[in-house]
Amino acid sequence: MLSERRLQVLRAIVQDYVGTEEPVGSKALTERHGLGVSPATVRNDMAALEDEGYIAQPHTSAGRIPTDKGYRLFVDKLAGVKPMTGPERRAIQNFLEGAVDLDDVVARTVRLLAQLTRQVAVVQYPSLTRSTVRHVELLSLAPARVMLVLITDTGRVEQRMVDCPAPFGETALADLRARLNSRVAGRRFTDVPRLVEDLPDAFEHEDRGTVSTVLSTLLETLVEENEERLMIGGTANLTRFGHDFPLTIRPVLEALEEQVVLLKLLGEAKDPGVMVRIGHENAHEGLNSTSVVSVGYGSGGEAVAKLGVVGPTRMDYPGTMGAVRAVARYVGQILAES
Amino acid sequence: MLSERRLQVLRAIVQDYVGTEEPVGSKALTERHGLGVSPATVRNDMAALEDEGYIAQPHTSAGRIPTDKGYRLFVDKLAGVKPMTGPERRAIQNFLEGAVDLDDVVARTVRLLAQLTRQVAVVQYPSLTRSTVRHVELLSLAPARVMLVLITDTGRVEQRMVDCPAPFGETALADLRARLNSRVAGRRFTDVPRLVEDLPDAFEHEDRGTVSTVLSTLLETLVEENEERLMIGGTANLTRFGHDFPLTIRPVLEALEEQVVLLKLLGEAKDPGVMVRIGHENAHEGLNSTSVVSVGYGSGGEAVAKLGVVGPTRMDYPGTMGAVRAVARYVGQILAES
DNA sequence: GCCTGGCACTCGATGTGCCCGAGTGCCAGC
DNA sequence: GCTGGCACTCGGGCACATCGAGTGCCAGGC
Repeated sequence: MLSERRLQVLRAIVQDYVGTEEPVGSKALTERHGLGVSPATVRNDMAALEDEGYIAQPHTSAGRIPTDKGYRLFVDKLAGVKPMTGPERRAIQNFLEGAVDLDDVVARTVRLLAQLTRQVAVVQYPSLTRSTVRHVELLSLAPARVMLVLITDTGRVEQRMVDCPAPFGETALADLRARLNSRVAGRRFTDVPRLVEDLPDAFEHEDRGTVSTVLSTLLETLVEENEERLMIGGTANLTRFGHDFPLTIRPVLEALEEQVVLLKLLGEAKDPGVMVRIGHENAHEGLNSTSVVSVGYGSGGEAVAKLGVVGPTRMDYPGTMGAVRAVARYVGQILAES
Repeated sequence: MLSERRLQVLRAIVQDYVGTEEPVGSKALTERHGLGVSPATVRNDMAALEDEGYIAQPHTSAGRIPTDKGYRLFVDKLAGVKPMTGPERRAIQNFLEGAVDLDDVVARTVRLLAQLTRQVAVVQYPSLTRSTVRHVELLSLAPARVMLVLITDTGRVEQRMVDCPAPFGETALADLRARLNSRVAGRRFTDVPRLVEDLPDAFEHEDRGTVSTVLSTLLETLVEENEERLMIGGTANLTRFGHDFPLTIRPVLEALEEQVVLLKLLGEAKDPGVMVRIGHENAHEGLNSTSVVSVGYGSGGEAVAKLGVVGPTRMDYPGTMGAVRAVARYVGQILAES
């Protein structure tokens, strides 16, 4: 177990390194932080911290920098979440309130998060599987062509074309629309399959094929995992990384383009509250020198999607966590209102 | 006027520089291209080309690189558009055909374009103002709350919430829906305002306020320029630029995040056919060292939106132009089918 | 037992001088 | 108008010396 002072030293190292981006030595530490001991003592502590794997030396004759393990300890034990100030909160609220539709909400959230944290922001669209149905609309575009429009309580809209096996009259369509909505409106998406399975039975024989086709398209839309969309912004902030660019920035940009990777990453957060994944804790190789801070957001008590930021492991964790948490909270409010 | 051989020299310089990324000297030129004259002669030609501003020397004792003006001449007079090969065409078609909806079409197009050109791809969503209305749907969510859903012939869907000044019955809503669609379905967006202006007159006095509100929301949706959305991909390709990263890549990433800038840029293309904007021809400062190759695409004869790529001025223009043109063509086809 | 000052050592960063060679401009001659 | 020759320029790369921040270790003191 590390002594209290050694934890202080680790905290100081993390804070200094995050601020200066340069390895921090024993002398600078004692000067900038009132540790009350001499550099030599700190050196001993640093040696111990290095033995335990919390810090490392980039070069023999240089200061120390935190390792992923060091950051982990810092985040878990040594630092809290820095709450947003009043003006910041108001700015967030103002910025999000002007949104006209869901796309706009997401776009604004991304911009906001990128600006607040000065890092890359990632916002997932509200998940279909965790939403409820607001309305299902059916439009006849041609005798045997129907457009299916699905509207969720979070304002998300999905549409699909359906080619019917047989012509389908307006009255039958109206009938189907009414029955469908009375069954599924207000229900959770996961319950829909169960709720509509016997629906074809209520129709004339010649229409059953079409009804089944429409329903299966609807179900497809619901389960389609790859419809988990997301929006990314603030990639220009990546250029603030280190000075060893090409090697650092490229794999990150590549990882960001792999939406599947990102979705998986965000999906990993299980418990409520802010999740932090540091460096090698990220499964994807391209993100081994970055940290991901994410949290769920939603209109009610439950999360319908995730949002977060991706930045260098050397980041201001308390501040970033505070910003991410605050933005998630306000986005949830906005969604609840619409 | 430049002699034929000097044009050949310029072409050779552009081709070599694009290939090697290094300033090209007189000796290398005579060796790699069968110009049939000695290096000394080429030097004279190069001096002349430099006087005219087509090429420049980064350092006194280095080879020459093309200037923006040089690339311009190359694109206009010295190079054609390199058509895609058969297999490439088939690959494009296959890749685009699996798309399930408009978002998917756009997303796939971006990925495709980025891969083909190995540059940053930008695809604009089909413009509202240049599309026609397929259907307008009105949904009553609460007595005085209506959701307006607008569906275009290109498959794009926009929705807005409307807070009505007075409760609005289901029958009145159905009436409005029917009247609205009979007037605007199949018409161009630009004609809509004219077509609906007298619509409130057909309703009972107490409903007119609501009808007007709905209509003005509809019109708002149509004109809202900022609803011109676009999707970007392949930013990782920026890392292939030069080696002088931070300064080169950052302004580009910043410019790409400014969607307004990009939209303006794409909008500049007036005539049909591929547009090329080279270096300083781009109004935006951050893009001064990049070239933009763009073209309109659409389901019919007319362009409903633009797509293109952003890359270093040192790019393979014929190949890039060919890829952009081919992709635009196939996307147009896909849209026409849906 | 823990902290401290002192000391020798390491090694990356920085600066200097030097050489090399690719590439140039110019000129006289064919 | 093309060509070979020649003197010149200048950036890149290498070797070398210097500098200093930072370290590990040790003996002494509270």
